[in-house]
Amino acid sequence: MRPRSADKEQAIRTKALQLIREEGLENLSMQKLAKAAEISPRTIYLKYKDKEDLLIRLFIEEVLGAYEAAVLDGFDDMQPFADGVRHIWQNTYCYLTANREAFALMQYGKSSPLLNKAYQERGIREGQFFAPIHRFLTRHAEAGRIRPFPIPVYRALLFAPLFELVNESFERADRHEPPFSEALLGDVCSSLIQSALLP
Amino acid sequence: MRPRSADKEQAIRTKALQLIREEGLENLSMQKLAKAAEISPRTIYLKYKDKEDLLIRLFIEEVLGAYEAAVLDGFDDMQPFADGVRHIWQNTYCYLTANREAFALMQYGKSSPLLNKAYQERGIREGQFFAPIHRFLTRHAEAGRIRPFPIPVYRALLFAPLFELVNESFERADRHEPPFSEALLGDVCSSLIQSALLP
DNA sequence: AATTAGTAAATAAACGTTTACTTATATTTG
DNA sequence: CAAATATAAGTAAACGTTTATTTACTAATT
Repeated sequence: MRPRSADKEQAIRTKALQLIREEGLENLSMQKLAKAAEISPRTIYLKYKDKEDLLIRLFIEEVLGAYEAAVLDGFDDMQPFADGVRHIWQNTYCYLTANREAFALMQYGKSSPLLNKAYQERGIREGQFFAPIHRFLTRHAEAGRIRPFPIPVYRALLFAPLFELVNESFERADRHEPPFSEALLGDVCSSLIQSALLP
Repeated sequence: MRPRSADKEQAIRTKALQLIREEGLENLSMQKLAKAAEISPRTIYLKYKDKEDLLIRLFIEEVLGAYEAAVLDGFDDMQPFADGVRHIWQNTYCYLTANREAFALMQYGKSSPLLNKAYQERGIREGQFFAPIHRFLTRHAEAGRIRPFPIPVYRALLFAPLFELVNESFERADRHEPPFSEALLGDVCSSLIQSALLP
């Protein structure tokens, strides 16, 4: 039997992310994607059940999977609070600014009902996504070192600004402005750490 | 001559927002919208040049316009820093949790190239959007009361968590969980104010 | 009577997906 | 150890449907 060439599968994913970032999820069509990946439309259907399956797997496997790995790289849930938060900030900022296509699809995850549903189902079913960060926050909360908030509130407080800064840094780059300095990002991160710590 | 009935225009906007929130921007079609608004497709084209024009004006006029008005309601750029930030938090949280359709389209504004472009063009051309908040932050920064950050950084630090909390509160409502208490939201807001203030 | 609001039905183009076919290779066979 | 075969990968072209938009018409009000 004939083996499948792995580069076609990768071409589909890479070009899909590229098209989504450039033209938007709402303008991605299977025929456009096939043309961009230089394959027949049928070939996509050899690897994905339908468009929905493609988008969900692209989102979960290609984007969220790689993002999670990058963010948690070298992270240890036993770290001191400030060190751990700074570690995640560093990883996240580096990964996202270097992977704009992934960031674009992640933003759609907050809008599109399809991706949003996929994200929530994965979050509930596996319960594993970012589990180390969950443990890290729970541990420091129980030790009385940080204000006792629900986990989603820590996420909002400590990490929502980071996403906004990533987005802003893309826009600065588009306008050919200099990037945020490491010192500035460090200052914002420190401010947030301070705001979460109990006196 | 025959006068146009204003309720058809409003039906188009209301149903469009409803459909976008329920099924996503990528699944909104002109024919679906016409059927939902109980009019002929042609009628939409009497009021909007094309689909793009409809979406952009829906976003800018219907959503961002009303949002800006709600957020700035009663806000005074001469307020003390903590009061002003708390005021905006209160306005924003109340408006967005009561207008889920508007929030959904605003989220698309961060993903969709079409809406994103419209947003940035308006931001640059008019330079007026949220000008009072801009003045408010600049004034307190120049007086040396808060850390000297660029404006977009303040936006990230002070308001990105608020959006995340609004989103989270919709998800809690969907899961029939109790809403965030006013005290909790107040605590988070105070933490952020603290993190921006210079010692 | 003049003019614009509004409609039903049609348009061509693009859509997701499938059919009918060809190509390439791992394994079996001579 | 080749040649034959089986099988899945891959393609080109088509399927019926839905898309955005328009044409040709009717309705209502000044």
